[in-house]
Amino acid sequence: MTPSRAVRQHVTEERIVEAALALIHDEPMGSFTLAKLAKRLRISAPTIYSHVPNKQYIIERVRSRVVAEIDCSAFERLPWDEALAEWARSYANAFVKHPETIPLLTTNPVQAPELVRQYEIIATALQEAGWPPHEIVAVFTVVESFVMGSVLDLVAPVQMVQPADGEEYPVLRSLVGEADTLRAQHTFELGIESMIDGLRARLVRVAVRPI
Amino acid sequence: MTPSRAVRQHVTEERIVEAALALIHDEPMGSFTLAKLAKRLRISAPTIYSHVPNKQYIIERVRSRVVAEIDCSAFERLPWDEALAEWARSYANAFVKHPETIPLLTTNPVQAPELVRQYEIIATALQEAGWPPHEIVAVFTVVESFVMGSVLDLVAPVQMVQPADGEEYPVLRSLVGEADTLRAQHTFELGIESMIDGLRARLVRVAVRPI
DNA sequence: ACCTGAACACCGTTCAAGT
DNA sequence: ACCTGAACACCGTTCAAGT
Repeated sequence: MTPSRAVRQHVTEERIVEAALALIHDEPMGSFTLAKLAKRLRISAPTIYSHVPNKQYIIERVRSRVVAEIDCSAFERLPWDEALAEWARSYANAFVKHPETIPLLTTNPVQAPELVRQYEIIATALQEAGWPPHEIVAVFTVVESFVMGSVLDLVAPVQMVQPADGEEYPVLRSLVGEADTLRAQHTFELGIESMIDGLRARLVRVAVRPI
Repeated sequence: MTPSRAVRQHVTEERIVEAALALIHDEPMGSFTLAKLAKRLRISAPTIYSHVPNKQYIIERVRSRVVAEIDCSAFERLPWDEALAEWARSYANAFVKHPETIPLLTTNPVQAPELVRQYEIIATALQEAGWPPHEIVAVFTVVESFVMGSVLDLVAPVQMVQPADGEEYPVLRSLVGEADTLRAQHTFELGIESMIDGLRARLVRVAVRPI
């Protein structure tokens, strides 16, 4: 569709957000700058302001893009517990695919309407599963919290369990293997399975008779 | 000990970190500045650099203060599951007491040696409880992830489940009560109980014979 | 209508100069 | 040794001026 030779295209909000996502992805964490964004778009920094109100707005649009990748269709075809686990995996995956956005996203308040739309679907499914109304928001909130915390942990340049000293923390030292992504994924799985398992047990205790 | 009249005291790293904690607490989120810190200490901004290498270092020391409040003594007197829940509560509480520090802490990598010291204690307790070695780090990591995610959620100026439109999201709308701290605390409790419950069930399946 | 350069008020940080 | 003012390279943002 676009000619192979680079042609100066119209600058639009769309293209700004796209370039922002690319820039955040390329550059090291926390160095997302309007000056760099402008250079990438081949315009001057002030020009950005003729298409977009400010930097916060751009960040919010980037967040929307990431959140839009979260898939909650599992609730249409699976029981609530399996669907919740699938949703959690999709949620984590969306952020892990854009790890550089996470610091930005935790600093700025969340307001993505895409997510609220999903809450409605999930709430309905949980209600139909027999969860008492006053616990429904709590149930998907705790799953979401675990996902966000895991994502933070996943992208953190942690090294936290690698003390330099030879003698200290013998137990810990003997347990820590390679801190690769595979281990992180295994940890996430252990967590989400346990949490859903606990929730399943709770529902048995607190369930209102299913409709 | 100190005279009641304000006497210009020696500027030390200690006092800088203390002032930083106070400043972060007073000022709105994300406006922690060396200029403001200097003014509060009644010195010029460059003077800070004769006591401390840079801003990151100050932030790291502030984090250490917060982390130092986390109490893992429960492992000395309670079974692993109850102790893990107590630790999680103490962990969350330390950060909730300084909510303004959370954005700073998630942006910067974690390197608090205070926490690693606790990992060693926890790992030992989990080992004695019969957890297989290759799952021990995962177990306290998932709890930690849930805590961090919850804390983010707790301090976020969320409003996320309050759509303006009158007709949209009927189920969700009917479930959302007042978004007060009490509800957040209840949510955290539901989460930590469920997670620990799931972990307890898992241990039954995977336990090596206890020593 | 869209874009620009110059300018503003701020950052964190360096450094020569003062005591 | 400790502290300072001036300066540097950067921010995000505004605005009058150009096309």
